[in-house]
Amino acid sequence: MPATLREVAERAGVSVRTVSNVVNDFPQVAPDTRARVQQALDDLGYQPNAVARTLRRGRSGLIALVLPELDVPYFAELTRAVIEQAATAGYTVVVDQTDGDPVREQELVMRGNRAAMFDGLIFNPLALGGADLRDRPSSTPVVLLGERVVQGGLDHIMIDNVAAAELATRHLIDLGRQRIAAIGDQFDETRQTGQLRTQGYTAALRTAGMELVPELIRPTEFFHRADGAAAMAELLALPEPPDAVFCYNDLLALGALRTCLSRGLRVPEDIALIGFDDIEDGRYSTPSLTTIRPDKAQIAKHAVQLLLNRLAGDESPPTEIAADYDLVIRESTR
Amino acid sequence: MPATLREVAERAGVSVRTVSNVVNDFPQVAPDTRARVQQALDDLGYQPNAVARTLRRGRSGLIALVLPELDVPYFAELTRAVIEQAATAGYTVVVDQTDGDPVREQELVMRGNRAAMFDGLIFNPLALGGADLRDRPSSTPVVLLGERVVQGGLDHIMIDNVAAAELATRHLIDLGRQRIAAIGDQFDETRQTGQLRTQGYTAALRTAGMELVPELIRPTEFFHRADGAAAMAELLALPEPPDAVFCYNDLLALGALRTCLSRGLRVPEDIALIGFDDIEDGRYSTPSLTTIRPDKAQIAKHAVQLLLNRLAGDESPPTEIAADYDLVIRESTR
DNA sequence: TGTCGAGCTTGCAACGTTGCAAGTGGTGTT
DNA sequence: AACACCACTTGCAACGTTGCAAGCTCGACA
Repeated sequence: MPATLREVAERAGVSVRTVSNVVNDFPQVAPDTRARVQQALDDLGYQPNAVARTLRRGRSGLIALVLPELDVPYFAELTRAVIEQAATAGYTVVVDQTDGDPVREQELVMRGNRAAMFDGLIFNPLALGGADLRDRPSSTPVVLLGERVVQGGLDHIMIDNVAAAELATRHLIDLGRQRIAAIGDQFDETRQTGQLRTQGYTAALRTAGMELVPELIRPTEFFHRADGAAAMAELLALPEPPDAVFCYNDLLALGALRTCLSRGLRVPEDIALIGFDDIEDGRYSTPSLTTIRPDKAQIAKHAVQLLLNRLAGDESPPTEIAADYDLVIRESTR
Repeated sequence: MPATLREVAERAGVSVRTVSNVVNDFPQVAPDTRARVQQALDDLGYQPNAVARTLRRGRSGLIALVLPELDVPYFAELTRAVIEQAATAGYTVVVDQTDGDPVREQELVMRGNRAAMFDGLIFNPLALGGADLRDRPSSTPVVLLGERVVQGGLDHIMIDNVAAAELATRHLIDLGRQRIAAIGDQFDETRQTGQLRTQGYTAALRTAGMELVPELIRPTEFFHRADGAAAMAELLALPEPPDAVFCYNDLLALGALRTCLSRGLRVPEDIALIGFDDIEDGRYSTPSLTTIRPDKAQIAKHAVQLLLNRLAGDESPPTEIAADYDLVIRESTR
């Protein structure tokens, strides 16, 4: 049972308020009183009760990062960046995972019951859209991450997916590839990422005057290795298989790579592969993976900064910030 | 500004207490009162204040999972398992990352100021040892994960590292390999994992009557891909390079694999590799990775169960539970 | 008509902390 | 000796909620 201020006060023979003054390092405390109280604090091993303090102060020093999947390397790496950013501002980050389940997303983000423990929220939604998010009952500030288009109303950090996808595709075109496939298209309107990247892919082909072949655009349910492996197998089963593939993230690319190699295809000689996200795995695969690298540190920095501004009372209209990205050329297209 | 019970009570023309009764679904409320209060709740979009509730009830429904590194796939996968387990018991898990930094570990685990927000803690320490942990001022129950040996005093879930490492090494011996190396030894006494696995490795060689070659045991600072890649390069530079390597985790193995393949070595023909942890990456590498698979679901289940027991008032002496593991043979040793 | 109890509602206090403003005692000044 | 002022200390209330036990109203029953 942890000691309370009252117990410390009794032991030191002072008022509760004075103990609080010592704990909070108020200057107006006589040196010997301070020493006596400090002694009592140490004797009892006093630790402030964070819950009571939060209730009283209205601030917990905790911000929540809510992500679809922690075991997707991109999110794990992004998490690291956010934690580092928040730490410099004295905030602790706690992370939670939704699996893109709308119910869980609702519960974590919308309902104050859990969220209210935190001063702010950085949220990468999969299922929840703008309409859902607009009228949250809670007043906890939120910063959104990711591609899901939210029509105004909230701060939002993303990268220009269409342009980035176009860049990736153009890279394959510049290699001289003729049949360029895409893995990761998505029909479900709640999953915007796939659609935006398909737009970029399409735009690049069109600009290059290349024909759009529908069966070369493979949808996948998720963005996991298994999806990439399966989609690649379908592509290789076509009468005319592709000689390059733009995978909408690195996991898809790693799955696709596995399929190619296990069939004896050479990458990049027979088939070039490019991914998206620049996760560490892609730097150590053989061949290593060409990819689009979003500036995760920048995303984290903006997200935390924006949130802190809101916490500090910034009432300016919601911003939409586009983070940088670049093309990293490695062995899989070299 | 979220509505409070008081505001709802005024609007509905009832007492604060009655509103609380409605919110908490107490049966003793007249139907029309309930309806009137419910209307007011809806009108104002009332959400209970989690902090006040926690202060009053003494329970937050939150448990914290404190891990060294979230972007290490093993931990990310373990996290998923813990979240799933806790969810079935109605608890929400929040995760934090220490980087194995003793200061951060202290702060998160020992000092009540942050920890006190949570009902319990599941903690995988790197730096903190038994002595540090024994006399925590906080009364929040803790369950420990991982290899770091803690001399009694706290519940602890681990796997038998020595036996598991011996199993891995024996597998390589059974393949008929003659020069078996090890990557991941650690001198630092706060990093027990490496030492335990070296013990198992040594025991297996000794049992098989094989000679112990010191330069085949490579220490690494961390257990990351880069460490594995570097250590492998050193091994290959030896006058007599190994024909098999036991890497103390899958990341090391993936790094080692990368080095081997980039030098044109065939795996497993020229050199066999085995890892540890069974992370997803190892299932999609080429060749896929033979590994020791700890039963993560079991670890998570025990950890959450033990913690919930403590929360329910279980006062029995601390347990040490050994989770299961098995050998998964894939292409890298086939 | 008075009493009882069921059914429903409420006030008070407390969880542990801190903001506010007032309080205490002692010292220095005139 | 009276007063002002300073340095320090304190009591009260409040943050929003819920446990406890008491309170109220009303109908039923004798």
